[in-house]
Amino acid sequence: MSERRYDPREIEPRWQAVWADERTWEVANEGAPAAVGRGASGAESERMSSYVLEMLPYPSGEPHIGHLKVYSVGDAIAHYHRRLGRRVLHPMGYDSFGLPAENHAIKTGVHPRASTDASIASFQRQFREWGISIDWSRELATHEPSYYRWTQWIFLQLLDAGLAYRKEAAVKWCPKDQTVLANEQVSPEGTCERCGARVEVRQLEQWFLRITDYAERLLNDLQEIDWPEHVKTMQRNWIGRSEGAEVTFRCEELGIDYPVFTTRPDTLFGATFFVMAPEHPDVLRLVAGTEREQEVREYVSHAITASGEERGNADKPKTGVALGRTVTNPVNGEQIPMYVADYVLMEYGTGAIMAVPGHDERDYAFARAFGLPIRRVIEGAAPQGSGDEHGLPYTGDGPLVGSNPEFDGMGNREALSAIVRWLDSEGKGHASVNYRLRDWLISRQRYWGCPIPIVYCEDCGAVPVPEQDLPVRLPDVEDYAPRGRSPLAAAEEWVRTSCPECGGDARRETDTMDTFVDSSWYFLRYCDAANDQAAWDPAVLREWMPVDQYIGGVEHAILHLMYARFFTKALADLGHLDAQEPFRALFTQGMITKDGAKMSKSRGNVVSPASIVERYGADTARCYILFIGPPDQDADWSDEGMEGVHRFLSRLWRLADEVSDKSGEEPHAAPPAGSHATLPRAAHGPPGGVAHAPPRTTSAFQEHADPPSVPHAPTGAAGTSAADEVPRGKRLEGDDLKLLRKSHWAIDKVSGDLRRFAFNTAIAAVMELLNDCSRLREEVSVDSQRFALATAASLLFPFAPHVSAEAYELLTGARVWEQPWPRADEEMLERDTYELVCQVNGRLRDRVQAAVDASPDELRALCHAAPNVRAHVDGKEIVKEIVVPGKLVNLVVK
RNA sequence: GCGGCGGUGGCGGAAUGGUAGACGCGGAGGCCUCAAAAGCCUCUGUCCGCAAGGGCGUGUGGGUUCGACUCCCACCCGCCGCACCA
Repeated sequence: MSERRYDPREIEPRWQAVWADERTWEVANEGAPAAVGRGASGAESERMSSYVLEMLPYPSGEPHIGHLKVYSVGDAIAHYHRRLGRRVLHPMGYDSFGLPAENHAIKTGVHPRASTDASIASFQRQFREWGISIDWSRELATHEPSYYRWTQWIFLQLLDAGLAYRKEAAVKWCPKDQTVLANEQVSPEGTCERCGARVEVRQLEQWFLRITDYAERLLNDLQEIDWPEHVKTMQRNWIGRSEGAEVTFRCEELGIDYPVFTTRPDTLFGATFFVMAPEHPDVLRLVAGTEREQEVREYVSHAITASGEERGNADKPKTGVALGRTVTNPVNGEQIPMYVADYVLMEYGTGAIMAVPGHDERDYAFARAFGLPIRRVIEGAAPQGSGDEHGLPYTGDGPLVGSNPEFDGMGNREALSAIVRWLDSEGKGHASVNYRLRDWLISRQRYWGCPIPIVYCEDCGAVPVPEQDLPVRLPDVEDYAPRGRSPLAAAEEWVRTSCPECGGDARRETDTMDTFVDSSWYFLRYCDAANDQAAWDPAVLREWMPVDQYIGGVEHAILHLMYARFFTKALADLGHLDAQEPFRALFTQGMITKDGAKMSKSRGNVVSPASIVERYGADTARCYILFIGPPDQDADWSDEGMEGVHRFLSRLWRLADEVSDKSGEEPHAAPPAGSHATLPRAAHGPPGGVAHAPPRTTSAFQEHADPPSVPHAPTGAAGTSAADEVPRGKRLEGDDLKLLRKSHWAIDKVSGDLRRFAFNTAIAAVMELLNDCSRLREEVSVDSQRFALATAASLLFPFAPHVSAEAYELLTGARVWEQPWPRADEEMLERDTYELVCQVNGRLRDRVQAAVDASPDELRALCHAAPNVRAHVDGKEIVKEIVVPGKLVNLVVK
């Protein structure tokens, strides 16, 4: 017995050095797919290139366990695709602008660039130690001028296309971070998503991107992509498309038309009042000089400043103030009173609504509070316990009543279209669609971000920085703390510039961009990362885009994924790429928890990847994180579970070591390092696919790829039982065959599991194979063992690359990553006999061996003959017999 | 409230409508050893039984089916997202 032990600390760096020295995972653009040896074989490799991408990390401190998980998942996929014969683009970068580095700078005075670079170095080191197969030649960081130069270029492209604009707006302002927030960065409770401070409202000039122009396409194209349904649903909800009508209500006294959006034009006859949002610009104008002015003013200022917590809660009592004016209901000429109330939002629709208390819960509550009339215009009653004695408010369908002879009696859905048609013909309204999605506010009053390439000139206004002057470099400043304006404003020398148009004095924009802008296009840059003439060459993008498999956390289901889709569509419209969608398929991985809770420093339950890798090796850490459970679900970390995986990898190594000893070969030398001679792509096995490369010194192994002769099914199968079916003297060969079959079973199982991201069951299958190797190692030939173990190593390579490469080399002398993915031999998957399940009344009563080709009659007879079946059937009447060949026989008795 | 996901041994989890609990952890017993570590072997849902075998078991209650963790209906619980969006 060998005294050598599995030592990841020795094995892992050695293979990492090979991959680094030989630049194994680099792919060139414009590669010749013909260089791939195998490939045409199998439906899976019809696409010759593949772009596998995990969401880029935000480099802060050290990588955490979540990073280990995403990159373990992504790397498994990347390896699998490669071994199917595809050229795989698998790059890495850093989303390196952002608030945490800046906040750290405010606290410590350390330049964000310094802390960010330090963190990036730590990420780089650990990714290498994990053995992730990254094409390092394409590495990027969004804070580097060579990257953000093009972020600025994209901004100018959008500006040019009218997709970026500047406007003064009531914006969400975080008083603690001293910056504007996007709507998406405000929690439902009205607090800053990042720091938790209560968000305020301010009026500021801000840059917006017109994502709402793309609402319809962002919604429709979700159908085209292979994303988890729940992510698509979240995006659909976020876009929030509503069909309805825009209807004009006229204030006769002032001669102003007020359009409103409604999804229920069928209830127009039930409108008994009209409500405007406090932010509506006309509210104060409507009451100016009237006795209502004071009261309205107070209400409006209160509503606007108190927005966060007090507003937004549907359960709180409705408040509002009458404006003392009326508008005309266009369908019946009725004068209805106008109100201002905070339950109406300025950002949605037109900032004003028609109120139909009989058929809308919110309007009903308001009408009740203010003693306004409630009118029924649709027949039907609210569900038990939710309405008043008249069954109102009723929000369901039904025939129209009390509306107009023309529409009364008509089903409300039908009436809806009829009324819209009528409005349209009268010029009082038209069909309309509204979205919940808002334009994307990208201005941030912060230092550590991409400068917005705009200068302000007294004469020319906002002028884009000419393309040849990009990048607008981020200057160094002394003080990072925002004081109500961007820290950049203090860099006076940088701010002062000349106007590109007139040459006069001008000042630079001092806001920086939301970091989501940086990460909305990085996947494009990877394709052509070294290009210093353009953001990318569209021809190169055609080769790689869209990303075939994107992998990341669900927390980005809305923002990042929506913005990236928007950028892709906008840039495609501008002719810079062909793809309409950036990510063909998406996989969202679940969180790793510890003791059922999210890992956090304050809880003190953080498991650090570095310490695990140090102790057990990267293979164990990666393999365990994939074995722990379905990767799209949350999973709880357990140190004991990891020990189990470590034992498994040790056993693989030990058995491989043992077998390589047994075959009497000279000990294998460490793999040659430093040779750039062969690229792995060129070294793929012969077409047609022998499962593994021949070993260096013996050819017996190769013969096993063709299975040894399969014993015949015993004659008279119907009558045989397990004991006598194995031919005499074939015992040994039987075990060899069993192990070979198990190997092919594992190939089939792991291949299928990889396609569906079921890494946990894939690893379990390799464990089963290895258990058989271990159990049968005294009974089978060395060649059989070697084949089975090499298969195990080959299948495990995507999850535990170092030990798999090591074991494979010990066994075969070849490099596992240069081998095509093994293919299961159909014949080896088929068996001559199987265990027939015998049921009586659907309950398992016995199992007997049956020949695969036994007829239903034979199977029935087998089942009847089974002793325990007889015991349950005797003396009873057989009502029915179900025979499922290959599975079972079920006898139904009475 | 709306939408989505989930509920299976002591634990993590397996199961194209066809043997529930693969694989791993934990536990029990044994082998090896002077002893230990490591490794190896056997058992391990639960109840009855010496055993053979049987009863009960996938959140709850119904249903479809020869047969349901799986499909349908109605609930309960947990998690996630959205939420005064007219």
